[in-house]
Amino acid sequence: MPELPEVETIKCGITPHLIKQTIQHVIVRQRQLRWPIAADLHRTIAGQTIQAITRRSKYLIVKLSKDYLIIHLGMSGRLQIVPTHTPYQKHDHVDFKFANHCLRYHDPRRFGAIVWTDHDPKQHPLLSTLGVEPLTDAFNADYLYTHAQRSKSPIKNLLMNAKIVVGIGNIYAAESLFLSNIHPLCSSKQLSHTQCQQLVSAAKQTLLAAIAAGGTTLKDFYNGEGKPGYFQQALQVYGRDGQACVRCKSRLEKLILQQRSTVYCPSCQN
DNA sequence: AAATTCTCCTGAAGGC
DNA sequence: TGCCTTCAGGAGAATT
Repeated sequence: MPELPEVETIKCGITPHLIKQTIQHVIVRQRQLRWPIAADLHRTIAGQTIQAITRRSKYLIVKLSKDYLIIHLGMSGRLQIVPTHTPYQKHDHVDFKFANHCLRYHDPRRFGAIVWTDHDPKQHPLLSTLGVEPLTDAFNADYLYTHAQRSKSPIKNLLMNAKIVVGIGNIYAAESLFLSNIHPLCSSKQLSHTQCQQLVSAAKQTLLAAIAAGGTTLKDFYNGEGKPGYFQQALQVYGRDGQACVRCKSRLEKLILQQRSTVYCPSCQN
């Protein structure tokens, strides 16, 4: 399930294969993703050359000669570089064909999206209201503290609110809260500035470690070369409900927040 | 207006 | 073995 580190990993994996490459052909086998893929996508973008691939939040932005593609991998999306004529398999929904290879979009659950736009992607409704990037200086203790003071939500909800800070999904929210000893249900208002500082540091540290490990592979994630990430081995609470806390050996507990399972240590996080 | 719940979808895993 | 149920979850839409 791609979160920010996984998207960053994929971006770095595929970019060298795609930069300055011209799209020869686009094959759409399944249009029904989160939103239907533009019916005339092939006619519109064939012949355009990829200028750059950037990331904003969990979105990949592909800059073409004239237009842009905004790609989101949803829960189970994969982008892989495959040799030309590689037989397609179940859930291989889209192929972008280049002179010597093919970029293939695969997504069993189809929560992802491939959106075409000819405007500045920053102004696109999907991107225009997003909060700060977690790995920039804009995400700092002052910023988090200010928003926490204004919020009525539990801190985990705030941390996962993309209008505040992007890219922190369920896995990394749980890990960051554990690392900073903060209970996921803790009222945002109650957080001290120091705790905000610790949480910001923990989130950055967790995300950077995950990027360095090539992402977290649970069921679905593989990078642009089809290889899994290794960060799941470093997870301390996510998916470890009922097991011993790595720090104090207490039994980890689970609660549901925003319909997301949330594992935490009742002893360390309070 | 902000916060929560619903919804999309499929595959894996567990129960019988 | 195989069918059924349950769970996982990003993020926009709907609802409270």
